[in-house]
Amino acid sequence: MKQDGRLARMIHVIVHMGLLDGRETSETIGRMLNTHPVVVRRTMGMLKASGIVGSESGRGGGWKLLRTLDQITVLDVQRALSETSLLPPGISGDHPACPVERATNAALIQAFARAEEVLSDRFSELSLSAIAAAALAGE
Amino acid sequence: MKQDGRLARMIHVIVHMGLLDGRETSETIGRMLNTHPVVVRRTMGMLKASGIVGSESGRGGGWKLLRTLDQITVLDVQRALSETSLLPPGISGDHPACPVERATNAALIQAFARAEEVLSDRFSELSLSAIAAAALAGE
DNA sequence: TTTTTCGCAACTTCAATTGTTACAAAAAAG
DNA sequence: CTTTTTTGTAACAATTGAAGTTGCGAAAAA
Repeated sequence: MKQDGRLARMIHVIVHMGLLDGRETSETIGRMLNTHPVVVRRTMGMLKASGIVGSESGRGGGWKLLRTLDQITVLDVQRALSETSLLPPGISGDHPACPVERATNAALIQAFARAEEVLSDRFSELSLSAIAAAALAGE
Repeated sequence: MKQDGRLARMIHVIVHMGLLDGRETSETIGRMLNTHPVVVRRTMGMLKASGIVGSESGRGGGWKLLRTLDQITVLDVQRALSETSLLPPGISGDHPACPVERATNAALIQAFARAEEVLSDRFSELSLSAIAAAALAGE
């Protein structure tokens, strides 16, 4: 499948919006991401459902942050974009009753769950204001 | 993209072969995994290139383990199947010069690298004999 | 009423694994 | 030497999920 770049793209957008502190239209954001405005609406819609951004129709409308950057973590954005596991272990379901398959899947699931915990912990302590600061510092 | 189930499938196969300690044809393994023999050859070929299994053509041929289960780790199998990163961070490349995009990508890459380290460490200490033992214990 | 903008449905495109067909090569059996 | 079994490989269709695109409706301001 094509790689999922939504997390990186949405963080990029939110940090820009936080730094500019203004409204942006899907058209403007689309140019920022080199993509189609409809893709922007589709993805930003998920952030809206999680209360990270709001939108307004009509002239003068667009997207607006509902929180400041230090009130948004990478984990917030990630959760808004995906209901499923962050790291799918890629288990097999060829013979559900086979004890070897079961033990294999269990071992993989457990290993991925540990790694996911590390990733989630890091994401939860990484605020978008920290990324904004790093960008301004020119790292 | 479609989910990659090769790691789980190959571990499944190797554990079975280690427990039976015999040769298996692609046909037999294909039935074990509910898949086509050509898919088996394709994937097992990667394990062969890494020296985990060997193969012989012709009548009476097939696939054979070149190491015992306690000499094969999940990491060995994973590395045999993929040259690329275990956990691709899904960065964006829309505006390579934008400092916000760069800071975002850097933060994600670092976070995923930490998680990958945890996963690799676990995989390196998880031998296929441990999975075999768990399967026999009926967990 | 016109213009701007989000919202949404219905495609096409794209990348990666999986599945399938066909055929060559090797090795044992007869 | 021919037949049978089995790997090896090339080529292509099927599948899955994200990304891109088109078209139209709804809302809100000018």
